[in-house]
Amino acid sequence: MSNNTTVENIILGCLSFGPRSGYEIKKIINMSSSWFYNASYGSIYPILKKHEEKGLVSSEEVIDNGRYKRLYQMTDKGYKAFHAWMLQSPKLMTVKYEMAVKLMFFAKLAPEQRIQQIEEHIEQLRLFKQELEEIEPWAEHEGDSYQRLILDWGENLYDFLIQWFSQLLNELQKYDGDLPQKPKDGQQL
Amino acid sequence: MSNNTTVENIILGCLSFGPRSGYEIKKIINMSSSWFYNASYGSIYPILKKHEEKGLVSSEEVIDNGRYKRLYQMTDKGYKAFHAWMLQSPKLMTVKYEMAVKLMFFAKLAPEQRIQQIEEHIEQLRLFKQELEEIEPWAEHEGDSYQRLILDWGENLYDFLIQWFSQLLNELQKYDGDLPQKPKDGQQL
DNA sequence: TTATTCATGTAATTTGTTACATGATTCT
DNA sequence: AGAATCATGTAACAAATTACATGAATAA
Repeated sequence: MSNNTTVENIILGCLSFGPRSGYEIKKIINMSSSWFYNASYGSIYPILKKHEEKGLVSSEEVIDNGRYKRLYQMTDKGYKAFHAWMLQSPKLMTVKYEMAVKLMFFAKLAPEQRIQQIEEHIEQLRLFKQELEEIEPWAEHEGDSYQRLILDWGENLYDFLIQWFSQLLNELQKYDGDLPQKPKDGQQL
Repeated sequence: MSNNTTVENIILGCLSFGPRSGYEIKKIINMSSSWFYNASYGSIYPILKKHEEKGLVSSEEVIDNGRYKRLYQMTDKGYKAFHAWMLQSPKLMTVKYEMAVKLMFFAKLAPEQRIQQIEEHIEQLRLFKQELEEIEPWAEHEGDSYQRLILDWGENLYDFLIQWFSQLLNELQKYDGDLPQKPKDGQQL
């Protein structure tokens, strides 16, 4: 039996707080990990079904405030699988960052285009950081101080990016949009 | 006609330095963007074929040192497409970071398990940063100071991550592996 | 002679999104 | 009455990886 994927484990993790419906799981993800591990309904519902087939979760139809929903609940087997995943050494981070790739080819742009691209990008980063800050802290359980951590991390990451690109912008502006060759330090005396 | 993807444009970008074979393009990517935008042969060869069908590149078979290879060369149309992409506002960064996700569910681990997970992760980050540092600066053209930028960025990013998790580790150790609830500052007096 | 590097490509599979399809309930 | 939210699900499509398949040239 192959291992569960990260998203499959996130869904189990959401259920570790108590029974939830697919719709509710989507909401939890939106309020926490969505900006770096997202899942659409097109993923969530099939995964829940698969989890049930494997015996990791069980489900029942309930009427909640006159509204039909299918509530999923973790089984012992599901909790064990989730907990085992938590203890595994995590996959390395993967990043897809188009702006960083473009830097490779920056020599192909005119100096003023370089400056403009970086300026626009910094603005983009600022906007995104604002959006992050507006995500309401997800509090499934009082006293669980770990749920905020992920949002804090995101904000710190974007601070880092804004700072890095601002510094690059400064350098570019100092030399009219054309970085000088950096001398290699060390290596040979 | 739909836009080219990022990887399709990276391949065009590699050809902007001169004619290259699929094998050589893979090498360039390995030495620069691989750790955040990778491409396997299973992507590269079909993309080159597609680019040729679209007229963005042309190819010829050559014998180089007694070795057969198919060299691809950018056409004017290809350069225009590449340059237009360079000027577009870049896609937002996406991050897949399993360790960050696990933080959401850290309450489910025992205090000593939390500390151990963070310690192991910091070690993992250090190792990866070392690998990054060992990538030989890719210098397709003398005097192109932008090609190094992407590696510098990576090293700075990993410094940030190591620092962030070290700080978290400190906090955890201070409280025997169990973070206290942070008081919400501001909001209400 | 044998392992490594150079070199190209296809097929199957995985993983996920987007768009579609449907419909009930609640808020304005 | 109509818009928004709650709620579930499928089908088509997209992007990319992994494994497979092949073979020549070179270095040890």
